[in-house]
Amino acid sequence: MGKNKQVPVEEQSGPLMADVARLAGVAISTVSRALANPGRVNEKTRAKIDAAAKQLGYTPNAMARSLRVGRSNIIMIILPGSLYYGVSQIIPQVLQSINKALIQNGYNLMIANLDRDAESERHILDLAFGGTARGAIILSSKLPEIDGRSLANAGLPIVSMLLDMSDAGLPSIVTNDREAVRDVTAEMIRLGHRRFLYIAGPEGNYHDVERYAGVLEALRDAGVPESAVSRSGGRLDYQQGFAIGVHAAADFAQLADRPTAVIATSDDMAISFISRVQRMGFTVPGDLSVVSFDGSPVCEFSSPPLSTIEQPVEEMGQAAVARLLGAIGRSPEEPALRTTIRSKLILRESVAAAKG
Amino acid sequence: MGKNKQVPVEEQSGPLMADVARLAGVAISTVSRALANPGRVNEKTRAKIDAAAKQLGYTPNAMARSLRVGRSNIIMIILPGSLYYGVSQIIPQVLQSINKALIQNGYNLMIANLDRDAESERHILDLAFGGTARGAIILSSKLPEIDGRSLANAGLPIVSMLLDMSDAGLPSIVTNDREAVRDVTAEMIRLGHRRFLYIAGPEGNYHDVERYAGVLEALRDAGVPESAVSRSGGRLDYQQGFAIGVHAAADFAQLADRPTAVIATSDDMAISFISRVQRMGFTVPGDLSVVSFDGSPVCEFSSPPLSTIEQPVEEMGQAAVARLLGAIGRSPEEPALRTTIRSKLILRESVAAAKG
DNA sequence: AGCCGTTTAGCAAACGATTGCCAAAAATCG
DNA sequence: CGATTTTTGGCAATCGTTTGCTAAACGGCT
Repeated sequence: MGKNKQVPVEEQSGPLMADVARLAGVAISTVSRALANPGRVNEKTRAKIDAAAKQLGYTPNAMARSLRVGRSNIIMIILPGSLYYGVSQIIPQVLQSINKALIQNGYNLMIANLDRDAESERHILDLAFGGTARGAIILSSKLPEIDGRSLANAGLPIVSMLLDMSDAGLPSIVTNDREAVRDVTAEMIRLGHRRFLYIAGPEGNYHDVERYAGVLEALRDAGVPESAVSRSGGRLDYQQGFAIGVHAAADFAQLADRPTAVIATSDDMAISFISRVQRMGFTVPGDLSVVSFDGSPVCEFSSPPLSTIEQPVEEMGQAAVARLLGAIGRSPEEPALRTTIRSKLILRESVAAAKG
Repeated sequence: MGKNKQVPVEEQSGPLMADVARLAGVAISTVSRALANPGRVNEKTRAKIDAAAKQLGYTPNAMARSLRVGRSNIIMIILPGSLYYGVSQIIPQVLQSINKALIQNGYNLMIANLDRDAESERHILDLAFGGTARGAIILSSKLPEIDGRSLANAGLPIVSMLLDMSDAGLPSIVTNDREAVRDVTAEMIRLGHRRFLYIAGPEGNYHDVERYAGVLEALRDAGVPESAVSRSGGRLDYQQGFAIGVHAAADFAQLADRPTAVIATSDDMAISFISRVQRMGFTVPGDLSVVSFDGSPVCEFSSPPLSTIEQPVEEMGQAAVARLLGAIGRSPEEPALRTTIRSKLILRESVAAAKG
């Protein structure tokens, strides 16, 4: 019925809510209500509206909606600028699981990269203060701040992943790194190992501090002196994980009283380390046992298959989203500020009993 | 009854353009002009406005702007749902380079995952038709379409990465897979290899078709019969890259006349394959040479160090962005519809001359 | 018929910016 | 100093949706 004199030459923008209303023969406000709040409208008209919308291929304009209601449905994830290999390995999985969880709840995921430069921080803050982002998940990094603006007071819910920032009042999803390292170290002690090499990430890095503390705890618990462990690395960024392993191998060769057990803080360090020491003539696990961090799939197929502490990324992603949406959904009833997800030790052939 | 004055829980709306105008003592339209078009306004007032904006910590509302001007500054990248390990390895780098290039041009990157389910496709199309996305980069996947809507007619500029869709009229950024495989196969023939094993990805997959064609071309060029190459794999998705390699190793063991050269279509296949055949007692490159695809950093440290064809992801990302922004900014002055980036063969110890 | 509870129409004001317009003010120049 | 150019100030419309409001339409029920 009704002649539509409006010739939609403007392919620029698709059908509007008004078009749907016209086709369905209802008021525009009814359409809006039907779409947003199906309960408040008669089933019959709702069906009519749905049909009209589908027929026109109507898609509501997300920005108009966000502008009106004052909040977007975009969550941003802040990735550390330097994607060190270890994290790099798990990033796709993290993104995948976070994105999936978000979409199921009607949110979208936007990427923000936290490079070292001011421009990058400014960009993230623009996203936050400019109303584009509704919340943020920050992966293993500190909060960006510049020009007197800080992400902390952008009024956005924020969740920290991997890095424990609960001290700063930020909900944090972390793994039990320290405990995991302590356990695996204890296991190695049980296997007779008494001299250790610890291959570190960047000096002062949170993960590194935690993990090394785990080693020390295990030693203390077993009455082994702290001097039993040598450290290598700490000068380079995780980004150069392979390079760290190479260096560590050189360090290892220099040691007078050679360790029989090696704890690496990422899989890539362990892999390049093993590759190099094998070339020097050492055998794994004959001469030395190796365990590392991250749980990269490739570990199963290195030679020898590498023991590793798997980060439960999928679970962490889901936990982060759940936490964030909780904060958005206005539950000021904070559960625990810190959520710990247990990582899983996967023992493979790279670890064996100490000789003699 | 009466006014139900729900307490507007901390209305987080920051300073507005009007506030800046008031503080700077100018009109709101002048502020807008100063920020968008610094040339059209007096240097002195511009400075005054900038100062006021900075003092207030003003950040323009991106959605209001986008709504008004009719286009957003969000680019979405559509990732294949099943992140097979090979692509998974390079995804962080892809995202990194694309995001960087986008930000430099004032755009933002949003992630969209193309899972197998209808919900995921619908979601992507909502982004496109709902005006959220201004353009799309699609990674190694076909265009999503459902409910009579297709990404193709969302009116968005689209660039395809890795997958050649220039036939469908889509600007595509691809690598010269075929040529690269042909060259490396030819090299192996030169080294005396005459029996090949090709470890395939999913049957019918674009990359796989191209790469296998490259093998055949090299054989033909050298006058070696096609029967010289056995195929393994093709049943599993890339996602199970390691599993494919494991299977391939089993297949290899069964072959009567064993190949001396192996071409794997991803690094992970090659790695698990090597791991398994070594366990069976074969040596690499003594008994067989292996080359693979992707250029994962880990290849350098596998045993033996693995020859691989490196995908120039950084370059591809930049090219994709350049192409997309070209399409957004300019008229349809299409350069070449297909841009080919050369991949780079990295020869390591896993390849050697054939015995005898 | 009358009453009452649901639904809906129609209107209008937001949300925060951009932009065209015209007149007013200021700066420039001869 | 008058004429001309440049720069601003207001004003108002616009982007597409949400949402509160009133009044009207509708139906079921007694």
